[in-house]
Amino acid sequence: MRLTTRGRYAVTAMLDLALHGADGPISLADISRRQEISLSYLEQLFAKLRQNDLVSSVRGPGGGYRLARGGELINVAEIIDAVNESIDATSCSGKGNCQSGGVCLTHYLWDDLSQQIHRFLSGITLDGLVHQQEVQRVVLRQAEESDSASC
Amino acid sequence: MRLTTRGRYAVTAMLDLALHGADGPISLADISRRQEISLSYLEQLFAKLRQNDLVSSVRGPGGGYRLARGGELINVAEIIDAVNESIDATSCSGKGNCQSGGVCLTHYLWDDLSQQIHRFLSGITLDGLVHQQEVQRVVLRQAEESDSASC
DNA sequence: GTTAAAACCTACTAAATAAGTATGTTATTT
DNA sequence: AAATAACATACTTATTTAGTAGGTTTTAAC
Repeated sequence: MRLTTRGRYAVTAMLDLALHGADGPISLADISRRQEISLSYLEQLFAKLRQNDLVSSVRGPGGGYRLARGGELINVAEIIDAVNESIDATSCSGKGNCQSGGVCLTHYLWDDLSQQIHRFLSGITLDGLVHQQEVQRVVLRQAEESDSASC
Repeated sequence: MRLTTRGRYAVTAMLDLALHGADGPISLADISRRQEISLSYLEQLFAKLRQNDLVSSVRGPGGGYRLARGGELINVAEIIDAVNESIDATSCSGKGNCQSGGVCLTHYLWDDLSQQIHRFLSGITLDGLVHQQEVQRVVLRQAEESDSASC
């Protein structure tokens, strides 16, 4: 199983969209500034997010990205899937050929674990995150930081 | 979060010990053969397992490893921890300094996820695995394979 | 219509980590 | 004394991630 910066960045960026995208598209430059993620890297991630119909884009000045559907219809598991981080914890990617054609001793353990994780992450929507107190606190802090930066 | 071959190998090897270690220590050479894991790699893993008091060793001919306690007292989470695969899914290793000293937007999400995974894996003991039907089936298959190999 | 902002695209590089190999030394039983 | 197996360390290779560089295309605004 892999869960690294890539998946975390993708979820963070999507959450940023959910938080700030209410009136009009958000540019990757904005997200890059607020979330401290390299612009080029964001571009790569958003290419995948777009391919997977999680965001739609508007080109040209004033353009950017918006969520392809409401934040209550997008869950964290599909974001991570989109950027190619498999949540699967088995070594055989669920195929069951981990030891000489058959399953290895611990295949079912990792399979169960994968399902647990997937269930947990599918149950969390962007809207769900937006409404969490802890997230709101971070949003406020980020707003202050950008204020002081502009002085 | 990392969950790769290292952690999987460690759990598989420990389960092999739980399955075959009833009367006397098991050599890494045996485990290597049955579970198709390189001997040298097993030695590295068992160094860590020993440091973490999960196995005890007997040197010399006829020697090998045995579980340091009963299989009902060893859970999967501690095995994975022992071989240095952190189950933590945050980028800051739980420290909460992921964005300019504070927590990042998704810190609590990954923190929750880490706890979920840890709870799941701590709930599974070696004994629990030993008694699973699916595991028993694999054990039978491995026994057949070693029979046909010795002909 | 020019300019500038932004998406979009592709290839490359560097760093980190995992996986595996090699080559021993030491303890202990037979 | 010989063989077995733990114990130890250093090294190599492969893979993956993270990030960079250098473009092109589209389109709104001036």
